[in-house]
Amino acid sequence: MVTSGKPQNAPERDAESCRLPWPFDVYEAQCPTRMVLDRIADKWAVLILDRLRDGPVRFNHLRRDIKGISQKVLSQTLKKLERDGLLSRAVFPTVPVTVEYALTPLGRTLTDAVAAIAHWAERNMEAVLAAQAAYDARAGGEPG
Amino acid sequence: MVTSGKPQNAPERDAESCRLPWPFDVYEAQCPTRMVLDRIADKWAVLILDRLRDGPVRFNHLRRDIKGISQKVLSQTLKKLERDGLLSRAVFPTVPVTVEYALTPLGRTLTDAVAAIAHWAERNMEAVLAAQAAYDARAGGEPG
DNA sequence: AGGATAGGTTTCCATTGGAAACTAGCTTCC
DNA sequence: GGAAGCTAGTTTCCAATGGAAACCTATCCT
Repeated sequence: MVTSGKPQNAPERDAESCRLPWPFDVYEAQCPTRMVLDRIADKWAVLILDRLRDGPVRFNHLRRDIKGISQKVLSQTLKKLERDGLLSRAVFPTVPVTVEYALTPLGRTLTDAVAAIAHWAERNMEAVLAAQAAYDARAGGEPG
Repeated sequence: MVTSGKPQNAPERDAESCRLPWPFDVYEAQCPTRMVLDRIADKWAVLILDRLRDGPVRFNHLRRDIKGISQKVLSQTLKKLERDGLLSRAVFPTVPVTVEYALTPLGRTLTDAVAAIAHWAERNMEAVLAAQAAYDARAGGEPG
């Protein structure tokens, strides 16, 4: 079990040894920015963060809204986003217990960017579909 | 081999049957927007698209700039982004052959959003690191 | 007691990701 | 003339991840 919070495939020098004089650089392999980029540049994380923009949402509500997400992946993604300080988890001792997820102030600074990604897909879907069709037609039948 | 361009795990009604009266909705499971979101909300795709903002870049140049990406994943990601019409691939018959990747106009409409994601990680890295440390301290030693 | 609801965890298997080796055309070095 | 090196990939192999479905714990309702 790897509950200690550090991925076991990272070469030991993950977050600490990279705090060098230069500003953080996503293009560097071992830089912590990479871990964060890997977290937020993720289909499910994007949808979750976007969904939380209008206020706190409960676990099962998220699960129903974000169609197709599995409970496992939802809970995993929420846990990671919480650990990164992007969202907060509030347990209410109702019955049955209620758990609300909400954006933190830090999370709020990200949601515009994330929402832009999510909704770009909606706005430009037809263009992408057309491009795919064109590409497939070319790849399927054209010699040179 | 699944070179026909359609993922074999998709339930047949992938891109075509979803063009309904309602606008595309990323929250719907079988909607093509999901495929696109899956493509662009991806660590490597984000880095590639961001890297192409300043103009065309060659394959090996991308590989060296985006530290840690493997050739396989780079070529796969480039191929998918090309199919989606986000970038173009230009082969120059130099010697050795040169291949340049560049953003298409459609790709350009995405890069601001994508760059915002990539650089949010750089700007907010310290806050994320602090949040992780706090979370781990709590999870490691606090009873309830 | 049996079923529903809330919020997960566990199990299992297919898909994906990454490291490294290999391909292939052409050039320069020795 | 053959080895090495550049280009841009593909292939192979294995570990890690993702998703579907089952299971779990707790409390209320009937």
